[in-house]
Amino acid sequence: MEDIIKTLKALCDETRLRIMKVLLERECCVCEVMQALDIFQSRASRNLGILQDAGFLTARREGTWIIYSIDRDSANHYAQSLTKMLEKLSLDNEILAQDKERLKNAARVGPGYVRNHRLSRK
Amino acid sequence: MEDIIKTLKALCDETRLRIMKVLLERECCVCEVMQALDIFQSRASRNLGILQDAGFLTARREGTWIIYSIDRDSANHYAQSLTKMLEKLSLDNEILAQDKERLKNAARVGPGYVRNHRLSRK
DNA sequence: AATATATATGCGGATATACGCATATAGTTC
DNA sequence: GAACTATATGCGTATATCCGCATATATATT
Repeated sequence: MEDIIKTLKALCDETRLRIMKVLLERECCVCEVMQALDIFQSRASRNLGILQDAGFLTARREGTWIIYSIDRDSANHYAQSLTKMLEKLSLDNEILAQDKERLKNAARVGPGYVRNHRLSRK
Repeated sequence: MEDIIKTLKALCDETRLRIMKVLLERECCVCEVMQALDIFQSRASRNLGILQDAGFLTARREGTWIIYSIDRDSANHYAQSLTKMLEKLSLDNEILAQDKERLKNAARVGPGYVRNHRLSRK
């Protein structure tokens, strides 16, 4: 029962649902996710980690970046079912539409550096 | 997006998953649910309410009791999908097995009164 | 090796969630 | 209508969750 609770908990959050919808469009590195959702780096990283830990995502390193993508062959059956359910979700939602729009311009090495590190240096 | 979040949040809780598994066995009044899960009345009632509000359950009055049951024709598609997913969950879990066992002896007007009101009167 | 960059994580604070207790509410029975 | 009973709910508390800030870690580049 722990498994399914963990799986559901991973998904019942707006940020993570948005991430899932973005990754269903295409795989992304962390900085692309933060650009698409317009959020801070730590938030993107942490929520990607939660989704990965629950079995929704896989990650691979590619140079400097860590590329996250939907894990279609996840050992977690619940995650697979839920992912399929999400795919059917229509994009009538305003927030998701904006994410998708920003995703088009998102690229590796984006303004992410600015949004996190630069700011903290003042 | 609010809908799906609400739906998922309703399900990602151990108590409510247990309730769902019990109601998949058979419809129950509140006091039967509290007997099956061995929990207090307020907890049973509140979580049944959350599941109903999310579209998993329907309730009807029958005499003194309110009978809750799985809403197979829910307007909430996510709830329907998730319910079907839950049905496939095997009962290898210890807690769920105990609930199911207690459910056999559960009946309307059970020890529920004792567990809540009597106790508070000391 | 030193610097730079992309990602991960410890921490504190704000908010949300779940529970038990007590009580309110609504329907039943006499 | 008074007493009884099944269910719902206000409230306080304990715990969990989420975020941003700051920093740590790991890889790349020179």
